[in-house]
Amino acid sequence: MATSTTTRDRARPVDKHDERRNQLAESALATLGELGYARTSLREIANRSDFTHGVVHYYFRDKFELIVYCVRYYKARCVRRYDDVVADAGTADELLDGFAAKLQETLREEAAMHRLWYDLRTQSMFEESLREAVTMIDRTLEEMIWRVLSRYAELAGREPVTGPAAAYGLLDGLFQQALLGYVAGDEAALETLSGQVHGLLPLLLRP
Amino acid sequence: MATSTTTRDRARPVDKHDERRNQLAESALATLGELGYARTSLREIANRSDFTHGVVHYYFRDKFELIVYCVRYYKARCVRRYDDVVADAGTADELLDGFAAKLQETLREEAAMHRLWYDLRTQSMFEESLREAVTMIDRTLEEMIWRVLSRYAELAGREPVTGPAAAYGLLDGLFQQALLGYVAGDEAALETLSGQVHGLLPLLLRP
DNA sequence: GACTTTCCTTGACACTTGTCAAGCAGACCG
DNA sequence: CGGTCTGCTTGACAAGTGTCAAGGAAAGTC
Repeated sequence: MATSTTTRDRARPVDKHDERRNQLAESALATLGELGYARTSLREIANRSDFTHGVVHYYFRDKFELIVYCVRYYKARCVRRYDDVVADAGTADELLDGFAAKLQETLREEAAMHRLWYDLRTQSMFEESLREAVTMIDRTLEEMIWRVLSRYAELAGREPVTGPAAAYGLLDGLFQQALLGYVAGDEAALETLSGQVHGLLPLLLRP
Repeated sequence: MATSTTTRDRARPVDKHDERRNQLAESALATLGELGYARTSLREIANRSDFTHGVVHYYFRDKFELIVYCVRYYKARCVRRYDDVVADAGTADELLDGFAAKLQETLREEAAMHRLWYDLRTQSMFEESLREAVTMIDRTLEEMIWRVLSRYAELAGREPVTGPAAAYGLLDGLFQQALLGYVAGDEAALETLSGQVHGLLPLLLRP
């Protein structure tokens, strides 16, 4: 991100507006990740940033617009996380190892963001207005997982037994369980997750 | 705390106090299932019941005590849901069919309760005070799933390839995905779930 | 009957929330 | 220099929140 915000930048004035929005989204995401959707107020977001609560309302019409903007902003940041692993792996086992390691890394370093994601996804079951954004991200994640699995199958010279949806559901279940444990302080969740993924993926290939 | 005073004196077999608490929990659960944890206030719970908002505070010290009581009350109601299926099945295929059918039934008839469960479980990642109750239920659900899977393996004369935790994580992932779709209006999620479960369980048995 | 305990209603409190309007500082433009 | 526009601060508003206390109603006890 371009942190050299001051003056020098002869770029379009339009960008400045968007840049502020992104800064606010960044702040908001940090707060949301820490407190969760329910307990996060606009004032709290402002307090934990360098802005006042009026600014938030200046850049976003209402709370909902801010949240949805954040969700989309977040998605753009995380959706290609496993692409390198897929591209770099030369064998099926290598891919599996890389994928599991990346999952661990995600769990360790992005726990707050991911519990927020699960929070928002769950909220979308109650708040219809969140549904569209959530569905979109969910589909993107599903495709991300599918890229991993189908490449894994390819490297193994075999075929997946499941479709993209089931594959995503299964892995997401394991990850969510691990996240729950990890957030609760169970460090072993990292290893458990890796083991489970190493166990699962081979099962998803037709013999 | 000591609000139950000296319950010893009259030794009424059925404590009227507890009965009211259960009625309130029932009302609260209905409201929570509809609105979600974040948007449910004590007054809203009272409004949607035959009680006034003061009564809630008379029977529960604070909001948190009510929520936790509800969570436990809910658990007691749903945790033996698959026991009949396990007991009645004579073959592995029969068990699989019965289990999938019961999952569908759960999805169809208890969607509100389950989205509430996922809501609370996610909240527990932010609110430590919810964690104990949630962990307890999660373990109970894991055991429930394990009873199904291990009996399934037994009937098939084979061994499960996963432990209880992984099995629960996988199935929970599929169920949650189906719930998300179903709540959003996708009726096909019922069939999809059944198909996925029919596909998954055989994979979980050692060849 | 009167008295006590239990149950519930009502209204209030202190506080937080989203929202918005009035106004101010500074840049930009003539 | 004055004027205008953008970005931001501040303070206010109404609505909603959890909590609680004072007191009435009902039921049970003597």
